[in-house]
Amino acid sequence: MAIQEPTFFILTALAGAPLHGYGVMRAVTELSGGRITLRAGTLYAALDRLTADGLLTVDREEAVDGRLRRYYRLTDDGAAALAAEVDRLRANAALAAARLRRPIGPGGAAVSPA
Amino acid sequence: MAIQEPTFFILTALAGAPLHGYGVMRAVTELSGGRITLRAGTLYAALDRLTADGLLTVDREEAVDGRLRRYYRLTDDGAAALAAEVDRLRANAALAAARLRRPIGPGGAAVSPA
DNA sequence: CGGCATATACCGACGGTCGGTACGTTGCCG
DNA sequence: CGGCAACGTACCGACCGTCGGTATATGCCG
Repeated sequence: MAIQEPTFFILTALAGAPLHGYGVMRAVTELSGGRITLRAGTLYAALDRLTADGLLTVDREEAVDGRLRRYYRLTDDGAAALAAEVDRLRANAALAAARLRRPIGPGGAAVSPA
Repeated sequence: MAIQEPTFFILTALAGAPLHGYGVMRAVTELSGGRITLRAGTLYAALDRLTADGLLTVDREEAVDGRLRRYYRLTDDGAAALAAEVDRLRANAALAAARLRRPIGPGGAAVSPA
């Protein structure tokens, strides 16, 4: 299935620069205009999953006063996946917009069932 | 959570004209260029759910040789929801595209964690 | 010292999709 | 004429990503 919005925003946040988990969380909140607030459970589960999928990789780890900061970075595969997702979003948006504007639009065959 | 792709395509298919379940299934396959094939389980569950949510309504029912055809139609709420979804897709696509093009792009504050 | 921000991590619950199956009719092909 | 695909609706268990909450630890501020 196509990636979902929280995952999409995580990739988008990391497309700017490597960030650690908590930084991703704040970046996503900011990028989405406050619309999306990543839960800790969603965040770290997604980070692990995307890393396992090869879309992310651990850039480096910093220790600041006993607090670990694990920085994640987008891999080439991750950047490609995000670019593909952008294309998909645009195509879907254009498709729906056309159909909203002009009922029984292109793809007429799809509209005459029998 | 934002609606997912299968649900999005069901709304898009119905934005053109009222269709019955099976017609929606074929329209979605066609609209997506064969990329998405709705499962029967997904289709009818989504149809019921969207109807319960007020985004769809039953337009009419036809009986063709003992085969029932239940036509669904987009409500005003459904059309509005789809239009909102289009805006969201476009905004997200633009956001990610900008960040892919120009690392450490706008929203700099989100990028300097500490 | 209590509470909040930082920071990572695990957990059960929930909901949408997947994959399969069921059941009935019609039409094509072997 | 027998089987198989297409049509058409409907239900089921399984899976997976997200949600919401909790745990743990440190530093800063009131």
